[in-house]
Amino acid sequence: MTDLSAYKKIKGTQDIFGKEIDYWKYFEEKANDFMGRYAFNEIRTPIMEQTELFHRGIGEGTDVVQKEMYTFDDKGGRSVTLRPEGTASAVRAYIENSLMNMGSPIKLYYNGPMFRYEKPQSGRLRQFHQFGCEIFGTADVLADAELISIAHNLFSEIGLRKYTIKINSIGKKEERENYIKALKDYYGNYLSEMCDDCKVRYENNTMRLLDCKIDTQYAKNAPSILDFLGEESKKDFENLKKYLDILGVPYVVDPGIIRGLDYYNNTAFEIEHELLGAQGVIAGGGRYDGLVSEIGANPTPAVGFAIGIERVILSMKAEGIEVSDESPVDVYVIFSGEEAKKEALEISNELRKRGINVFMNISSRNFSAQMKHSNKINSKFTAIIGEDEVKEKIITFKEMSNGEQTKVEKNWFLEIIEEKLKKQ
RNA sequence: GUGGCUAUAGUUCAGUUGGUAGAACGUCGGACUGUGACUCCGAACGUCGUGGGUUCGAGCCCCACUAGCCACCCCA
Repeated sequence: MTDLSAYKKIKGTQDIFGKEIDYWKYFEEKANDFMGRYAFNEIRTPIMEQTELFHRGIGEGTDVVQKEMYTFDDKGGRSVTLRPEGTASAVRAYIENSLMNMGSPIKLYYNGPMFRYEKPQSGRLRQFHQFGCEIFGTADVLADAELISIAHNLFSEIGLRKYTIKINSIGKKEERENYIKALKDYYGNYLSEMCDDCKVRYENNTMRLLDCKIDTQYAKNAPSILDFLGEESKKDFENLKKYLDILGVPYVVDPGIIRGLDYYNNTAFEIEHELLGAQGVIAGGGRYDGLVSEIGANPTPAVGFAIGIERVILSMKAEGIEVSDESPVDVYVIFSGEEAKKEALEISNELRKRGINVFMNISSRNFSAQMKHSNKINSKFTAIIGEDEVKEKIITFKEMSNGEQTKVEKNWFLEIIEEKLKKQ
């Protein structure tokens, strides 16, 4: 090998190809198909937005906004940010295009890259991909239940088994404020004995005190958000559980589920995979009734969730789920000689017209090398066209799995190979 | 942002108390008569992550940087 280029991919980014891309195709195809069954429509928004949208939508105080955004000024001096998540853009698009006119409730899904400046580790990249769903225009928890069941059914459809759906309600704003007050009262007694992170959490992110990994003993007797819910929130949460039961969605109630972004209220949920380690949350979401008005339109209730595609693929691998080749080669066409080349071109063309995947030799190599390549890329059949074949008006083809070789008249070749492929 | 571990051929790794690099697989070619996967033979490919330092001498020791992995923080 000659000198390798000095260019390397940017930290926390990934080239996706080969066997890896098969997993992506598998997930994306299943997911797209799946959304159709629930009558969702796809939306594609820009991967960058005005910075202000995210400040407003995600919350000034969040880690995402404070330290994780890719923000820069464009040549016109406008502050632009690579989207760190999909919901803010979806809400912006919903408002900007008056999608409510299409008949509420509106159900949208998206799939694309997100950017967060974080320290990479397994299941966490700086450019990562989310598949997300949003429902605008209904406050009924039927929508929440539909979303959770979508996530569950999609995961089981792709073969995942070892995950847990955790649900919670974080209540309305006032309920949550009361709860945080109570939490502060409770944790205030122990603060001096707790870890440094917890001291910071106490001030900025009080509910996160519950899932500290060091000072676990205090969480047991801490007040629960569920005791602070008002009548309406309580009823909603009860209904959510009821609907999930009817839909056969397994879940556990976990009062420790707190969504990190400011816009959430009431329903919060996470799906955690058992085999993934620290970054095990493969999907997360909840209700965000306040966000649409926050961004400047009439108050509109909304719910959504996002799936981390990289993490789902890690889960699939951890569970040993196999996926097939993205573009398997049905027939590899090899030839030798000028006349044979002409026939190879014609035959390849005909095969492709019939929907057969063909790799025709396109380099100047001898039979042996061509056959080797055919084997290397795992083709099912190799069609051989040499001088003898041209003379006798036949085509020789070889079944690569067992080495069986057959000669057929040219006219019959297409039919026969089509039949053979069907049987596989 | 904090902490720990790591960095040698395309890949996985070996390299003994510091004396200027090796294996396997892969790639390419040959034995093979127009025919791969098996077997045998041969070849190409590395300024040992980058930059400094210690030393007569560094892949091996020290420092910095970069990148990767793992955990924390946080999140998908």
